[in-house]
Amino acid sequence: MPIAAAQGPNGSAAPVPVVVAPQPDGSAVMCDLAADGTRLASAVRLNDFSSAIADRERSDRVRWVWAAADGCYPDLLRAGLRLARCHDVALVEALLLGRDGRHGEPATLAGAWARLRGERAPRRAATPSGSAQQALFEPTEPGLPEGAAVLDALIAVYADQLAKIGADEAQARLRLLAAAESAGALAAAEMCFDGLPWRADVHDELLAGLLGPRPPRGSRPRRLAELAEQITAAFGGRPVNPDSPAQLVRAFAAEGVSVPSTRSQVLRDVHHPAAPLLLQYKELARLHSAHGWAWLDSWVADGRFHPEYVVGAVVSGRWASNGGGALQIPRVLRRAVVADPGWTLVVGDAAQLEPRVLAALAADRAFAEAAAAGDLYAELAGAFGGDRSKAKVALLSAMYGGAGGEAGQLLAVLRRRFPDAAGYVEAAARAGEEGRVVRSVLGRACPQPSAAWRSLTASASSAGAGASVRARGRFTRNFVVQASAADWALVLLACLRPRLTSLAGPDGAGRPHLVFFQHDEVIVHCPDALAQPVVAAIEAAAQEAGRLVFGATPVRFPVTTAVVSCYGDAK
DNA sequence: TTCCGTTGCGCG
DNA sequence: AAAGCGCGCAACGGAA
Repeated sequence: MPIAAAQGPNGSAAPVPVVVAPQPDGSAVMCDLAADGTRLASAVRLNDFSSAIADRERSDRVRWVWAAADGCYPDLLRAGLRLARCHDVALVEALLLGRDGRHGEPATLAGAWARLRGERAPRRAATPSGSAQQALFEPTEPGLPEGAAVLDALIAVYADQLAKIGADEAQARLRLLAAAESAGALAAAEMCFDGLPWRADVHDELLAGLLGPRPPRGSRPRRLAELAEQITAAFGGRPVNPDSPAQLVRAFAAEGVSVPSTRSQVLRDVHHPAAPLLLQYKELARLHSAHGWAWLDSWVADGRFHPEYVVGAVVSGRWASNGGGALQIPRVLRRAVVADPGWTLVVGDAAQLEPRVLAALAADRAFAEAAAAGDLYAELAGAFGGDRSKAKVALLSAMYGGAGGEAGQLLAVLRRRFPDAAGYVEAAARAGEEGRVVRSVLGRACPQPSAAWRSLTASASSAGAGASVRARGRFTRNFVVQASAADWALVLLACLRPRLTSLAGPDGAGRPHLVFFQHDEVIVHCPDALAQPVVAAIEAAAQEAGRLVFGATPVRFPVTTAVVSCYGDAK
């Protein structure tokens, strides 16, 4: 079966794999490979890493095979390059290790090279934080040969990875996953480089409006100080630090109010004059500490927020972020995300992604037909007495393993009306409870249970065994859905990148930038005139992703798009 | 002083 | 009776 990811648009020839390694002196060694990863020519050495890559990228359809995009690509971006595709040895190695139940072993090129030769993988070299890049350009990465000989390791490991993928029972999907994960690494580096448009002045005004003017470093903003005083007064003048849960619990106890914790959820039901004040305080204090002026100082420069996305850091295949909390931007701050003059933001959000993914995964006919519509929950409402919200609760409970409140009854309805969908997640839960692993649709494996879990659950009588078994079941139940949704989103990203590139001017001028990706949501920053083509590109990429990941299915994956100048205006 | 586990809350 | 999934970050407070 031809693999779509290995085949260009219009049936053009598959890209040529070219293995490349930057050298400490700024030069590069590279070598053309055959489709099966074997050496096609002898290695060449080129004086300048980025110009060597640029020349080749211009003249050929290349898949760059390298140790890791997060090491190589930022330099190339700074040099003004954009690459179409790569094979990220480290990310693919992590996928393959996970598939073999070996999560946690070093997934670096050096680790893979050592395993290939039956040696112990070198422990990851201790590097200063965030300097994967530095490590790569160290003259001698531990465990790797120096100079052009590093290509031997790269070529051998790449060929081995291709062989492992080819030997998998679901090789086409695994190959797609490897390509999408690698494309994700390119997208992540580009997003970090380009940055999310961020108006520091708008952010500052917003903070000042809620907290009072910017205070000296280290002291409480006016509004928080006022609330803290009022809280102290509400506790009869006994000084209490509202940031300290322990002090608050004691202060409530002294007033004869027993609280298990100081969570907002708990405080909402506490009848004491301090409770509503604390709720206000907590909300504002959180904004101040997590996304206040200090955040603005560290993360926003030149009108851009430059987060670092970490591909492959989450077991489900979702991205993580490192510094700046890129994936936890509070809704109120979306006001500060404003397009440049003459540019616009296209915000695309995959509607009800996870239940749709479940529908496609389970191939539940009745469910899948409902998922052919725009509002899945509304479509399912009929099965739940016409109540859309009940349909939603039932679905979320099925996917998360919740069974509280009325969820139990709603699950029973779900099981009766959509037996295959319910059966799919329940089979995943059972697998987890039995200590087995599950996989996403494209073959990303969940981690095996820990040794501690195994020994705890080995005897049903030991305390906590039942709870641990059920927790593992909820994890695997959710994993199959969340990880498959992540597969879909990653493929969407991989399909969207080339479409956006093709909208750029001849010299790359006015190129639409992907500037944000959050699980099921993308933001593209583009010139005003390109807004509609970008909308079309996102929708087309979503449909392409659905087809590539799930094949023939009636399930649709609609993306809600909004063309706005301010992120706060989307939705 | 630094380190680390816990608490709590933001996002999906 | 309490409880669903996955993350990152900041502050606290005890331990080293």
